[in-house]
Amino acid sequence: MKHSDDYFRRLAFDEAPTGLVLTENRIIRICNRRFAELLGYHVEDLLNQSFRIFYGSDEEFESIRDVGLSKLQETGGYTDERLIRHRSGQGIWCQFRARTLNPDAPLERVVMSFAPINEAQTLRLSKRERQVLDLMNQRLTSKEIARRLGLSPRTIDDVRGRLIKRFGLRRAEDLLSQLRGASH
Amino acid sequence: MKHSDDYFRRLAFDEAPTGLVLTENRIIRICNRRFAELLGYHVEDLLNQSFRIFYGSDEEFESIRDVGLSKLQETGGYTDERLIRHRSGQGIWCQFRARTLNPDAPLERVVMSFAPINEAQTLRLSKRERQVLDLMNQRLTSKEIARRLGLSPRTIDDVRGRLIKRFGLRRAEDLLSQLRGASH
DNA sequence: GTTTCATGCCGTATTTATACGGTATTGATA
DNA sequence: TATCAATACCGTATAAATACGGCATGAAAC
Repeated sequence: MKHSDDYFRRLAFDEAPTGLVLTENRIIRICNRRFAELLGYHVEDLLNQSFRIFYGSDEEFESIRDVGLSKLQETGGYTDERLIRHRSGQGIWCQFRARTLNPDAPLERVVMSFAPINEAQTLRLSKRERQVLDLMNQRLTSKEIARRLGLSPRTIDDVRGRLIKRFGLRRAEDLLSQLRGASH
Repeated sequence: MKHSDDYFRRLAFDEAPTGLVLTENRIIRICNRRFAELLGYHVEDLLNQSFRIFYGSDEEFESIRDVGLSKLQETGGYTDERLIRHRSGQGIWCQFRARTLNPDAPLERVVMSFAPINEAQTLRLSKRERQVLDLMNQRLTSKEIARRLGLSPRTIDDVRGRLIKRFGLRRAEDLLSQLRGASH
């Protein structure tokens, strides 16, 4: 069976692993299932509702508006970690991302994504570990990586050793073959 | 001007702040602009292409398939940090999330999201900081928070003090008013 | 066969987050 | 006015990540 682009787009949007919502001047125009779930609603409950319903007071609703506004104007995007509250009262920490469709009128149309922060994540890499793995992925040796990062080759071996121990591998290379999400 | 749900859904999907892609047995059926951009392509280049094009060899393409497969079967979802490679050769670390539409045939239909990890993020909270802020958000005092977490009240004050210093605030409360993404 | 690379094990040092103690001050509130 | 909450500043202690050094081994490359 062959499906249309629209069919697949609708599927992808609704079943996306992150909460997605588009607002016009803080009014929800569309959101997906995951977003509604995160807050304890159904999608139909939220369409054409103001974001005001998520806040306890007008003041709170007003003051939150300006958080990240300048970033939206300058770069078109904004991201932080924030605490949303499920209808049941439970707090949920989310990686929050916003993108404005018009930086000159930042709140006119905004697409936001909310992804729960997974505390119990097995795979958590530090900045240094990501740097080293990136360069390992480019087939550089420890010595070359060290030069690039201005460190001792010994330190790169430390990072490799740490990864090997932490993830129970034989070679640091083995981690890369799990992490290459897309590469040529 | 009044627009249809489909219009808004299309806008939200295409302009989402995270890369989104739906695959059927690892064939791309739909993806958004951000996803194509992350890899250096245009959306039209990618439609109905196999994910194979992102990998250097058949072996790599095959071996990556099984990463997270069991998690997809068990829970319907999988997330990790992975390194994607832009067409230009630049490596980009992404927070990767996958959700299968059918856990019994995990790869039949999968929606994936790719969000670049922002190394230079100003706001980075530790697990403990998130726990304390969550409970502060519930109007608990340091003493009450300490009891909940099985810690000394003194330690909660430490966390508050750290946040105040790090973010240049007068009161730890001030951070919360910036982080309440949605609460009642 | 010698060099190179990755790994493994020995050590030291610094920084940061966490956790705790005491004490003092301010501001709200009972 | 007395109490409590939050803050500020003094201290100590541990654990983990980072960074570096030396040295030994095994495997692959030249």
